[in-house]
Amino acid sequence: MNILIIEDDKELLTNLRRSLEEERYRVETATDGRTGLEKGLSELHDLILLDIMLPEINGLDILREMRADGINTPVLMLTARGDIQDKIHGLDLGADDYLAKPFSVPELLARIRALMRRQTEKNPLMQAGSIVLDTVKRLVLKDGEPVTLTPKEFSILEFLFYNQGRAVSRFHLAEHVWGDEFDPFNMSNFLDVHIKNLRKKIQVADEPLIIETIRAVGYSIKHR
Amino acid sequence: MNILIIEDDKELLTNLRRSLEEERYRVETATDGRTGLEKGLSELHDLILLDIMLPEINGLDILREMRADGINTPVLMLTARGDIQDKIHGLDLGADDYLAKPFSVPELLARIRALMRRQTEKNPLMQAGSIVLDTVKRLVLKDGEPVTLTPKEFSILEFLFYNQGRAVSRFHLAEHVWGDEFDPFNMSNFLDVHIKNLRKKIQVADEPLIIETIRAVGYSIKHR
DNA sequence: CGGGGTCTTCATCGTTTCTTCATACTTGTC
DNA sequence: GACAAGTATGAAGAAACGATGAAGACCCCG
Repeated sequence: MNILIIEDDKELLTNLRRSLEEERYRVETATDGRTGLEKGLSELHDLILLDIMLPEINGLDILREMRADGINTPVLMLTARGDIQDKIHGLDLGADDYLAKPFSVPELLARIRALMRRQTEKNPLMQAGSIVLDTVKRLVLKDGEPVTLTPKEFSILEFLFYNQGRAVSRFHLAEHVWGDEFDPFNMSNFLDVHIKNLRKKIQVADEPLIIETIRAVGYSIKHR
Repeated sequence: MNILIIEDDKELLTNLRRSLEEERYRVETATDGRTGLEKGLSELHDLILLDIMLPEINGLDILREMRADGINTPVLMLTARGDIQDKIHGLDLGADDYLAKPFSVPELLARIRALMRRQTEKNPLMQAGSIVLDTVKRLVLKDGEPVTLTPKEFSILEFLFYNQGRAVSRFHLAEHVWGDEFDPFNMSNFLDVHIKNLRKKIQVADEPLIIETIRAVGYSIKHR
């Protein structure tokens, strides 16, 4: 799980990073609006913590830009206490929740978990070609017929779908599917093998490849 | 349990969502009458929280439209204090209960539980294959013949039925059945044993499996 | 205190699933 | 067109997972 924190208070930032890393989230940071927006637009995150008062570009504008760019990553806004107007405005722009400063770390962690949960339950159907994936039923359909996937296969496909339209690096993919057990120094080709087996199960012969190979990067499922 | 909240006060909305999600309800929201009505008509919910004063279409009209459309989902109206006329009018139109603002969260939760209870008592039968479960009589029938389940077995089966169609994780299942006593670090296989015994009692030999195993996740009862 | 039913623990088994490895194929580069 | 790096493939042993039967712990009732 990757979290991007955009926050200019360096002390708070360090604390957040520490707490989140302890919970085994991977954390990326930006301390001003410009780099924050850049990182938000260019990389894959599972959640963005966004301060509103920021140098260069403020949080609300960052949010607007990102949503306009089709980035649907959940955003948790951090607001100064009592900026009710900001809260409302932020929710209108597509923020998913807000948290008033000062807040406690357990509270933040609870919110993060709630957002993640909501995210996977909100939009349980994903589709490409004649393949449909239902995250809630944990079911994959090929032309309407159920296909039996193993847990790893399902998890890989789910993550590719979750990032549909983007190239997902082998590193990110492996990290997501294997979590703690992921060993970046293991040079075996277990991922390729799973992709092979997945394709064998879900590919319809005369349709374009569902899981495309992006050489030297990873894999990708295109929008259709 | 899906709850749809139609409420234009964004702050209240966020609070409600949070409280309900903490209680493990799944929440959907709308902040104006038009989208509220759309969601109410198009999707299945187990309960609708409906504000009366709303932009575009007011709550009473939404209720009227939905009932006219044959949607019988229970509706809990949220009224400004003292709008007695609204209350009466709402109940005439088929609302199931009302709650005057401002209200406390525990009060709301109590009302929700009451409505849900009333609802399952109205229609207490759940079915899969030749198994019928009656939540009120606490009775399970197999081909019309009563089957004797132990309390734990009943509770497991009930929860699986309650989430019929979804993959229920072993974790959620255990958490629900054992409540506080549930120890996530207990690595014994008591759950598997109960499932085995349950299957032995309810499975009809030549029918498809009623309780399916979702490897690495948990169990599931499919709709039939 | 005893006895029935119920719940949990344990050891073991059979499958499914995962990983590894050897080898073959693709793609881009010089 | 040859080379290297990256990716695909089939097969096989290893590991993980869930299913099972049986035994002991527990609990409530009289």
